[in-house]
Amino acid sequence: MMFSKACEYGIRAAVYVALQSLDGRRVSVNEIAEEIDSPIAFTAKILQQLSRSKVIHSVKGPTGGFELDRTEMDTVKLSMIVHAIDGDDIYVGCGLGLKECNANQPCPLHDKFVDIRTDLKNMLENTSLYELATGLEVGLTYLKR
Amino acid sequence: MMFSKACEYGIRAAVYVALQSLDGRRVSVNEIAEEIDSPIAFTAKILQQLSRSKVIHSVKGPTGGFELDRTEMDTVKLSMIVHAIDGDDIYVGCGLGLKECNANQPCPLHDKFVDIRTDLKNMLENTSLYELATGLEVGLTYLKR
DNA sequence: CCAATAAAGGACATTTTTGTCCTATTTATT
DNA sequence: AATAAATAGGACAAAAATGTCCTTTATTGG
Ligand code: FES
Ligand code: FES
Repeated sequence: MMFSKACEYGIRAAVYVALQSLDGRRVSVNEIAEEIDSPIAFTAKILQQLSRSKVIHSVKGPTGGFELDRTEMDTVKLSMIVHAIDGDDIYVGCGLGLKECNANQPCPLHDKFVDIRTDLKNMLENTSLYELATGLEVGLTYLKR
Repeated sequence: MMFSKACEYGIRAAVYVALQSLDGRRVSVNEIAEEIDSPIAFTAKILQQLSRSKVIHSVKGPTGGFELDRTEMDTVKLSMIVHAIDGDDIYVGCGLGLKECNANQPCPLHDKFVDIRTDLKNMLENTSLYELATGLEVGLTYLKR
């Protein structure tokens, strides 16, 4: 509703990869799609994007799969995933669909919209995969239901 | 980026109707589409929806068009437009795409997401068409660019 | 080297959203 | 009553997002 389906799957997938990487487990597309309840082939495409944009790391061949090392879990923020998949609409777009958001010729909703967008942006930039994975680890949160 | 295109057009259209109604002018689909820079026929559909959901009032026949009386400009909030066009995803949907947002089995982003969604919801529920139209009236804001 | 395994990627299919066109209905004016 | 102007609405078209299938490439282990 705020992110595309692709982006939702991307975040869920990345969090799952982070979670399993905490245990040193490398995971396959099939396992990921199963665990986050997403369409396999579509999820594979998204994982490719995340891999290309260095959000997660991929390894080909037997024993291959997706992983993320511990330090990256702290540096990879949600904003990177959203940016990799949905682009920068969330950062530069006008809430009412004008060509671009421009404070000098604002749309009627600009001021109110920018406040919310700034909060969202800050949230995305300050939330790491590690933070999200730890909630899952202790069983407080869920990636499917 | 947060609302559908239909919803963006809907809000812009409704604000324009409100603005013109302040001068007692009833406006046609063609004028609206011209002034908010939107596709005519598509805008007509959206105006139908808004009319059906009582956000604006429509009058058929010669001298007909869309209008909104002064008291309605205060009571009609953005939330009504968004609800009429995009439904209640914004209210009940999970940010990571789980079936529904459920605080008892939250997704990893739930707490952070709910904060932002609540702000957005409040903003939509507290912003009237009158408020948006007045900014336009004095030339501070724009509906196209 | 060979076979098996897993991601990468291209081509295609389906669904949803966005957008167009044409006809029907309502109503003001003459 | 006839005409014309306007919205209502149905049917269709195009584009974008979502989703599938199959082939290629890299890598491991025997
Ligand atoms: S101009 Fe519309 S949100 Fe800034
Ligand atoms: S459960 Fe995901 S936002 Fe509430």
